[in-house]
Amino acid sequence: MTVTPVPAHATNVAIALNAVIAVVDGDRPKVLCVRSGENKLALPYGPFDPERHRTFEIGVREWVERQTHVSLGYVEQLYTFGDKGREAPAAALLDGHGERVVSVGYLALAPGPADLLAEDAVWMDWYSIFPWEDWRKGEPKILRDQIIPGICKWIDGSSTAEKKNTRQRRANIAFGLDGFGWEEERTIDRYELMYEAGLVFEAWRDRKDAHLDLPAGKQPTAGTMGQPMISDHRRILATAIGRIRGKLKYRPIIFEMIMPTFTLLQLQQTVEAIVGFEFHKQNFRRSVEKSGFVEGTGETAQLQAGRPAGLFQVDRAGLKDRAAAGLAVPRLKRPGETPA
Amino acid sequence: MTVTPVPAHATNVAIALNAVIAVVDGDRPKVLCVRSGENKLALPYGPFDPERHRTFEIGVREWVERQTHVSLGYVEQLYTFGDKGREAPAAALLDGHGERVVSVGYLALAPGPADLLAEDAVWMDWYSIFPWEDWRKGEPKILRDQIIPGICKWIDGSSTAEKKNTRQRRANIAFGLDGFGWEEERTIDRYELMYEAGLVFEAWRDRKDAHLDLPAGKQPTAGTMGQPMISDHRRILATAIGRIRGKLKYRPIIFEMIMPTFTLLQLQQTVEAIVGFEFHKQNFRRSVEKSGFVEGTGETAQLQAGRPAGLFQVDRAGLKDRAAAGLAVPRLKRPGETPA
DNA sequence: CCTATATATGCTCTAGGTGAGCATATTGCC
DNA sequence: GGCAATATGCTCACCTAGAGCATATATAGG
Repeated sequence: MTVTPVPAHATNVAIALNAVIAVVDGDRPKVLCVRSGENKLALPYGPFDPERHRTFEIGVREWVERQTHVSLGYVEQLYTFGDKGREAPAAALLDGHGERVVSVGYLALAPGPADLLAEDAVWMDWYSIFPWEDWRKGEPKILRDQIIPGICKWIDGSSTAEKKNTRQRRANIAFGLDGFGWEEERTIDRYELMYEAGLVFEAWRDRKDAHLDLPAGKQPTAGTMGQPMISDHRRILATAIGRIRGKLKYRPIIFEMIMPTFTLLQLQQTVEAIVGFEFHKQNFRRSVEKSGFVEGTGETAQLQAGRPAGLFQVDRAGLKDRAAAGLAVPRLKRPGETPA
Repeated sequence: MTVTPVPAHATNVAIALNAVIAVVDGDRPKVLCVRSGENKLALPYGPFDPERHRTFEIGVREWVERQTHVSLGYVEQLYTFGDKGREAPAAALLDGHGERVVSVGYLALAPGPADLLAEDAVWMDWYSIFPWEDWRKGEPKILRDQIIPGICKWIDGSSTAEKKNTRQRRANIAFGLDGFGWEEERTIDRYELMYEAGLVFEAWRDRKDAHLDLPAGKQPTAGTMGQPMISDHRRILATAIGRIRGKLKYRPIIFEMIMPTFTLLQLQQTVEAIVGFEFHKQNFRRSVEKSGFVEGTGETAQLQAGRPAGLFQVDRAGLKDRAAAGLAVPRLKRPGETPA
């Protein structure tokens, strides 16, 4: 066996960099978007220029700043999306060459929405794009009323009993059906299932050889199942949300998303905004205090009514130290759930 | 602000696909390598051909099979490595064009080393490449005798007190010094620290403008600190090992690496081989049985001496169901450690 | 057969973490 | 003062994980 050299002709690939820039504004999780042609929603993205950028991260920082006037703090690589056809709908944005575009997605976190935005940039609420992901006020109606029925129909439409089983299992895991728990970090599984089932606008938009057997009048239109986005940007965003929700549990990234000084309720609401459900206040307080990540500043917040809350700040020493742990996030519990 | 189209001229980038194919053979974790020119060690890799490969994964499967005669089961994307200069040492393998090469790394797991290997392919023990990662027989001597002292020297060599602090903190976290615990999944942090400190061969090999102030005679030579690899392949491998070690805790991927039928001791030794330390037998058994991932086949294994062990197999139903959880992996405890 | 050795398996005890809820403390507002 | 709203303290039940003792069942050698 010989090691195959990387041939020079395998170079007609363009690399795009996509950024998911996430913040929490009060109790609303937001992501930085841009309005591209025809007012369509997109993640900020730009080309990777190997001449100018020593690393991907430098590239991302540079043009996000140029395009949106936001300068990034915490940044990590998300995933590299290279499937054929994924970029097709964005082809019009290319210079007309039908070349393959590979996207390297990046995730950035910031402590709050910046004010000085470029004109076409907007902060979008996550849950206007993924309405089924917000359980803070109980199970989202859209889930029970539209999505689950749609998924069930898709399951029933399987060609063989075996495929039906597979679909059922995937749905159970993704949506926490049939005794399985809702796992908030499975955002991408849910989106992909909905895409396959033809429940999101993008599925209909992208189909060419797709096997969506929905009657023409019943195709999802833009907006009914959350704001659609350009190309596969919504998939990238789903990946990012899942990543944040998952990572929260084992790394203290939440403190990249909060102001220098905060009350424990604000911290809790920030976490709740991200994971999409609420939890027990006293227990949250207990776990945060025990974590060693925060320390009280002697001061208290002057709020509206009620006893004033103590102000806290990140205990930088403790934080860097335990770069290990994350915050304890409980499980979402639905009404009649039996413990495993 | 306008969305910048991806320009067609940004295409002089080649994409290489790298694969880390990991198995456990008895109590030895192994990775599939190839011997490239001058007998140097490399991960199997090949070009991504946008004409032929609809997805990266298809590409990886295809040429790994062709190059090594191993067909992959479980596969996931690892990371995309795009730093300038990272591919320089492998430049000789390219067609002479000095173009930028971006590597998309993939991780594959299999239930045991395949027998039918192509001629230049070899199964390498992880710990011959990362000797400091194996704590199964206690703290690795190389760590206390060479690595920690080397790291300390590097810390002391900092130009400012602040930098010194930063280095000290990074070292504490990476190597679990000064009361911090050893976190087995931080393989990449450890490798990168050692690289920066000039403790691995690759650091010396790659340096051009590098600021390694080691006296010429004291530079690490190939092999003293584990087998070096081509290009940044050892970095990719470190990333992969960290990924497996971390993921083990929250997804049941261990069952991708074990034979269809096994004793609980074999399962335990498989996990121990991966995480690099041993744990309490009875507790491991308890947690596995409780997990619902396995079920006994009425049979027992006929072994050498001792009471015969019961044979188990993966409970496919239970596995798919709880696609959620992983196996409980305890923390490594060093002799005089105080609980947090 | 008996014993030593080796492994497997069962069980208990303790410490600590988590879920849930009651109780009390402070504030603004009427 | 009384009420509403929020913050904070505390307890109890349950579960899990770490550690170790005890017992069961095999092989090997006399």
